[in-house]
Amino acid sequence: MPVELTPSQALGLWHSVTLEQVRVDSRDLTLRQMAILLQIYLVPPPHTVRGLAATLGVTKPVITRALDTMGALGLVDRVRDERDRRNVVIKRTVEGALYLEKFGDLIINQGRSMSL
Amino acid sequence: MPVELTPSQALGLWHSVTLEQVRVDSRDLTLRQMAILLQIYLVPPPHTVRGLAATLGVTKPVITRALDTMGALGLVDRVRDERDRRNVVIKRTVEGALYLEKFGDLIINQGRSMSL
DNA sequence: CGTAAAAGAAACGCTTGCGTAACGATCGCC
DNA sequence: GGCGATCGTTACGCAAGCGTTTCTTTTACG
Repeated sequence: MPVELTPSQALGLWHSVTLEQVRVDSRDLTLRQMAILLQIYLVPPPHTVRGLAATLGVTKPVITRALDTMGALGLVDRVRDERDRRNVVIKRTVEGALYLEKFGDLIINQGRSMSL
Repeated sequence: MPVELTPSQALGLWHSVTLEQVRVDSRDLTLRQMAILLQIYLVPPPHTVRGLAATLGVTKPVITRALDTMGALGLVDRVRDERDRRNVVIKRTVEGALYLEKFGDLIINQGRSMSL
């Protein structure tokens, strides 16, 4: 089932969600970091640095750095792939899942409290 | 009319929009910059540095710097308030309106092409 | 007046992210 | 076994953002 939005609703939703997220959470993830995080948690694993770089259309160091940062925040984890030890498999964490769950609730609530 | 979303739809929408925005646009606005931009364009003027700082819950230099950056990108403009020359009134620009219009289209299109 | 308050910008040192390029580790294959 | 290719990381110099503090201009008000 598609999500039908008017232009006013689309930008209004983004506005209220972004605003609330800025107000509530000091962790100021960049757009790229957010895209990586969502990709990891919404798309079936396994996820690799190379794969994420290709999906986002960015270079590998961008992914490495984002994983460094989000790893320090506990939002993701890295594990060496034992079957091909060149690879690193990116793992989800409980804290990351919780973070996105709260973020999803924020979107839903802001959407619900919109009046066109 | 409220926007009703399931958790899957909410995060899925954010995922696809964020991903596409990263892929398409090299201008990598931070979450705060995006919040400021949307506030300026979706809420009736006038907008001041102090007002935006209060709305976002951040300090004034954050707003000043964001306006510097987005001003250089042509997304916003600053004009001294002639009635109270301490104030600066933040003005919208054609380019900024165009930027958000395209972004709104992106949200709408990604929402439309979602299948739950 | 003249002085305190307010608004925005600028300065400071620091942290984080960027793109490019180089690097070690590991694999595949002859 | 050796050697080129692949994967992720690190190094480098640079740009941009941060919080705090200080400064400049302007207003308000006793």
